[in-house]
Amino acid sequence: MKYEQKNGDVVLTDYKCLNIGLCADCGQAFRWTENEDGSWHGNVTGKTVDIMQNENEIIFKNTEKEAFEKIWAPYFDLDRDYEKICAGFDDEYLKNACRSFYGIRILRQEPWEALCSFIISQNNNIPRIKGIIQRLCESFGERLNENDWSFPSYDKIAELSENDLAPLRAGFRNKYILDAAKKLSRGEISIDAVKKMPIEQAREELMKIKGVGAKVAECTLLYGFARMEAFPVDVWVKRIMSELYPNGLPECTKGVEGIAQQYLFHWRRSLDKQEGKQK
DNA sequence: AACCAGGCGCATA
DNA sequence: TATGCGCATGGT
Repeated sequence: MKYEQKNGDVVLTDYKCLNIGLCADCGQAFRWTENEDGSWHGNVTGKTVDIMQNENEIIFKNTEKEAFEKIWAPYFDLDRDYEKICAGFDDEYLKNACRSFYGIRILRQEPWEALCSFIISQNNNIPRIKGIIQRLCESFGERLNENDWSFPSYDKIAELSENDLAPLRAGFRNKYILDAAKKLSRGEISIDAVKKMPIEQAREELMKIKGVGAKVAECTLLYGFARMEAFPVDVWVKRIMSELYPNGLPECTKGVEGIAQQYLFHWRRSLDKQEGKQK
């Protein structure tokens, strides 16, 4: 990986297996938006960015080198060799998924945002999840500029009531959001502690929160705690497992099940979309 | 206009 | 431990 400061931007060259648009819009994060010129707009830890991917370079607009190193490089998991990981998949379906969607990476999101987002995701569809999260940020996040809001802190949410959350139109999930925020805010559950736990224990800890079952816990561990061995099974992955892997995931995914999952998830959904278009 | 969505809690057996 | 139901809301 090579990058340099050019004017006010950071320009990244010599990278592999990194497609910003795919990372931003493959169902793991819900707050990125595409600009008209094809660049991607978002904010993490209060920093906004626009990212333009060209043929041989990726431009992080209006970004200092320090912010790139502290925020964006870790966020896009740039130190991990996805090329190597994908090459290790010696299974035809996985190879196919990795070829079709080359450049997907697991985003290292903030733990609370991942937790809260995937609580909202349950029995819900992606467009609506995005809408609810947008309203959550606009209602309770910090205003960063004219049209950007941060993801609200759990301390802020913990002060609210179910009534306050009603405008989000998250339905039965409101009480789950509140329970999660309160448990974190009171220190009943500690993000730093979960970071250090073995994964089995971390799962149990997260599942103490109302509305966090096996699936949401697994998503939180994968996207919020960068536990690549976490393997969320939603309706799509359930389909994949019964259709393609009735005897379980192939051995080659060991330790990076979550990465395999992300490719398979996106691939399987794309097949349904294609079919829908044809009639 | 039904069916379904990156599930979970709860009751029942 | 295992199964089944209801849930708020609205996208397709």
